Amino acid sequence: MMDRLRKHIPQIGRNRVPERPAPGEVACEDCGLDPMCSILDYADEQSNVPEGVLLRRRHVARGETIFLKDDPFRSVFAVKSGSFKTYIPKASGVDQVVGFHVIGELVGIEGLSGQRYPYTARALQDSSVCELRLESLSKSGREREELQQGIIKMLSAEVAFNHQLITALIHQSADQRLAGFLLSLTKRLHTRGMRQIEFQIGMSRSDIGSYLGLASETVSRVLTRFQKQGLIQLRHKRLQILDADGLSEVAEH
Amino acid sequence: MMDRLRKHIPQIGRNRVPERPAPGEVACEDCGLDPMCSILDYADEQSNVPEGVLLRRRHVARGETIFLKDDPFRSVFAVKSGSFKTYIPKASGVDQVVGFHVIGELVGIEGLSGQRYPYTARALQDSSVCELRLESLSKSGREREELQQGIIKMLSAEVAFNHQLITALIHQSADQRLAGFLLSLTKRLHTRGMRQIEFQIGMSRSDIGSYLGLASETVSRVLTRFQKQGLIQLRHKRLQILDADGLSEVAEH
DNA sequence: CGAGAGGTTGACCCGGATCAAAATCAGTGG
DNA sequence: CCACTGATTTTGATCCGGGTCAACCTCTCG
Repeated sequence: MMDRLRKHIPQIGRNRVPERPAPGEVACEDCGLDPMCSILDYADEQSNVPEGVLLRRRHVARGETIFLKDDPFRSVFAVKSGSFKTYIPKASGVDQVVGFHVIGELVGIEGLSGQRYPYTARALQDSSVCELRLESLSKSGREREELQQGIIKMLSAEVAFNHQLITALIHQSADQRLAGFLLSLTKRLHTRGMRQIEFQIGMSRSDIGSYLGLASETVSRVLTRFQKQGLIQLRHKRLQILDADGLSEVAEH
Repeated sequence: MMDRLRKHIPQIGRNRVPERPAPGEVACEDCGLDPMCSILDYADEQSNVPEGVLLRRRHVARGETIFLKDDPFRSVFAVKSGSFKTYIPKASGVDQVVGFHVIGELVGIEGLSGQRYPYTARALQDSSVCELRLESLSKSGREREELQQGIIKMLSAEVAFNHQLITALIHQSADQRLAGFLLSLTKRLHTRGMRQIEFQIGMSRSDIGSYLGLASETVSRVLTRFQKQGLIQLRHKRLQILDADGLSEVAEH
């Protein structure tokens, strides 16, 4: 497989992607931006898409932001390696985490509706991203239409995901939420081609709590209990799912 | 103003819309489907859009459904009059309400992602809808592109709305949720051109509870307390906001 | 007018928030 | 490499919002 973005960014050719992705990095065909990349790839052959629309593999250091809440919308990002949290900064101290984005997932599509990003995106660990500059796309043509098609797919997937999240948050206990959260994380990593049993969770207990609507103390308590029950292994920030079926059991009922 | 849908449905011409919308019905230019209608209108002048794409003002009796969960996706609907609830039927008895749709709002866009509707839509009162048959649209062309643009706008607005809903549900008390819910309802009705102070809420206490993640008893208690505090007037299913500022106060803090 | 669904009100109880303190971790500079 | 420091995590104790159960009331509609 070849990196579909390479040709669009001749100036960083020295970073060209090997046949296999670097360890810890998502392969292009497992990446959420791939449908778009394919289209642009095709488009490029027709010389209809300007260079520089896609910027590949920008490195983002842990703690760095790729955009702030209310920044004017420019691009959608795909997480190539590492992970991000998106959150709404609150004057009252504690930020509201609205999402976690792992390898292969997209950040920032929500900025499409208004002109601005509705949240800040910050790297939870040293990461890298691909950037799709939607603003500089050609204004019409077949490839644009296909891109729109792709965006619609992504957006409606997002809507479906949020619906599930809402019903989960409303009716589930702390145990259920956390079990579901862990399963969702591993499942998402798995569909992106990450097959390791053990992986880094970059987020803090309070991040998870904010996201799931729980106090950080509760997150801590439940996680240690899960560990005692032999469902997970948790050392420092390394998490390992020991008994996925057991977790499903907890999440279901 | 003229009804933009009329010309597409000559066979129901006897139902033609008067200059002013019927009482209790949203005006076309206040309707969520209007951006799409305008485009199709324009397209029609160029004779590019097939007849029968838009079906105007189908009547839906109270309790009737316009589609069921897992039905194959065909159309997006706009509520012309009345209101709908969307919900996921649960084998365990109590359905999960995922949304309320009042005059001028859209129902069913979420079906775009998969091939199927992710929920059932049922009329809370005697209502009428416009139907946009997305499946039978022409496969390419300028008007299709503009339609996609419109869909993207609607979807990302939906995403933004859900984000807000999520953070609300997570961090807010029963009082806050209900105050916010009432304000949101009136605000939405207002932007659709409904300026009456008093209006019908077709939904039951348990519907509201399901939607907001509260027991129906709690909904009842809080609403009667709001009434005692002079914030609202509530007789049977007629609701009147007496003190919007007071409600905002409750919702904020 | 009667029956059944939906709404109100009261009593009780539990999950998880909150407050507090100890323990552990992650940087930082010497 | 280690000690120091602030941040994060863990653990314990207490408290309260809202869920649950139950009885009663009130509409709605056949």
